[in-house]
Amino acid sequence: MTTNQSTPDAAEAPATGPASQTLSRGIRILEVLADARRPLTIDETAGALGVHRSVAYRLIRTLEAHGLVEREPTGAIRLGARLAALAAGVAHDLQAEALPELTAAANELGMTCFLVVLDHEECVTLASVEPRHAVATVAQRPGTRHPVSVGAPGKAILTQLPASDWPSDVTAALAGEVHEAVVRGWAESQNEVIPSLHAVAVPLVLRGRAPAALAAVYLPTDRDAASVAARLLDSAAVIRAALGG
Amino acid sequence: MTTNQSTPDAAEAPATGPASQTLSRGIRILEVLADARRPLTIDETAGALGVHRSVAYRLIRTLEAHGLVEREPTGAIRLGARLAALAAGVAHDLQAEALPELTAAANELGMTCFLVVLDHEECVTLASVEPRHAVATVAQRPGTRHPVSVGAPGKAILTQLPASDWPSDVTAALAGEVHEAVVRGWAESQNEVIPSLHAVAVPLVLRGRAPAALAAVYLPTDRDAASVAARLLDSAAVIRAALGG
DNA sequence: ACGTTGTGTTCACTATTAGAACACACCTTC
DNA sequence: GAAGGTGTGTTCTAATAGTGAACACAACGT
Repeated sequence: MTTNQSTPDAAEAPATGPASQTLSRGIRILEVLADARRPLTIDETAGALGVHRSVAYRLIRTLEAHGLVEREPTGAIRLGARLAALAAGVAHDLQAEALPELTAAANELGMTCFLVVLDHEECVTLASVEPRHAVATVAQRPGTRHPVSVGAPGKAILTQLPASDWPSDVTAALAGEVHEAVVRGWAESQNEVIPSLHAVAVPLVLRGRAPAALAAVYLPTDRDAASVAARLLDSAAVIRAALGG
Repeated sequence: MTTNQSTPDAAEAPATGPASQTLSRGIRILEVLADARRPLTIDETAGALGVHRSVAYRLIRTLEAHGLVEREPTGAIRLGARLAALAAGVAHDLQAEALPELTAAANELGMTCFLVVLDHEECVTLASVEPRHAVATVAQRPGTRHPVSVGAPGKAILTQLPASDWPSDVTAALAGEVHEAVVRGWAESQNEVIPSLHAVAVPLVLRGRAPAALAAVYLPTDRDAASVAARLLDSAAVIRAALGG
């Protein structure tokens, strides 16, 4: 983690209005901490933000008071456990509806199934469940991110966006795949997010919510993609019905 | 969710020094949002914080720019998906080491096993895995919190704390149980965190980290607690060895 | 003993934030 | 269909809250 003095306070320029400098800096500390795979000193943190050490110090103390950051005996800081507790509240109603469905689908299909939502221009995995008779270890851990422009879940999500909202790295080939996905109602991918695995995803559109998708991953020779998609579509319909999509 | 004007800006008075007001208010928005089981309007949020609406507005805009908050078409706000991505960075090295062990233990024991860490005076579940042949649905979802003073994991964690750091609601009976847990190396509970379930937990002490515990839950008639504890102790030892406890 | 690298504290200055007032959009209600 | 309600988003000035330098102290290595 090298220092990046040039980073602006707001993550991206949101078109309108100024952002709160202090809050933005505090959040960036959390982002820096998540990127760094190890505890950071206050000096390192201050350097990464491009602020004076005493500024970082007070921000960190505040984060610590809220439990979002913890300190080692040496004084180094790391993300705090309460952040995980906060994150449990993200789309909890969607998770509550989706988890039983994911579990059922995973067991019936014998595949790892997961719930993905769109965040800005990235896919975030919110929940994933492995089948009872899992062969390999978990593929997509909750919290995993990757660009919308790769993988079956990304395509399923792009079907829900007007082309004007697509990220700039969408190729003509990808646009074609998305169009195909719109027509048949599901998307697939090979070796995109995870090497040597196939994936199938179906769109999950909910009223007043960011675009989402249900997905399943499986070994190439395993299974007919269309039947996997059919099973996922069933689950998606159930979730939609429950949440009034 | 009623408004609580009286809540101070810092979560708890941390003995020393002032906290950053703006950052603290921003975090409290996240906390309020996690508590409320539904999207909140800006007015509701401002009321809950006891600040002027325009203040809440700017804070929310900043949170939104960082993806920690999302907005409905109506303008109401809810927690954003990127919060889940951030939370994936919490103790990721511990989680990476613990997950395979939890999985192995869960399958061998036929029980849901989970990893719990101490946060202030509460236990937070960081990861949980169900056995392949799970009978019931998941007991402890990641992010779940409960007081240290209840449940087997809490006792296993209290064994790692000097009595002076114990919360005030520790009864004499509980102190006795903790002492017993210290002696034999593991703790148990019945119907405490989850009605009609037994739990076994072993302490997991790591260098420079908050106290943690590995735990398993099972039906009362199922199994000998000591053998469950022995299996968990094996996993704890492996994790300790990997992380240099 | 010295320099280095870290944390924690204090303080004067000013940039940042606070909060009121205003403009506008969208409902429902009468 | 006009009035009233409820909500978002914008602009403005005062002064509060934050900024960053300098200082004190502790731990560790050379």
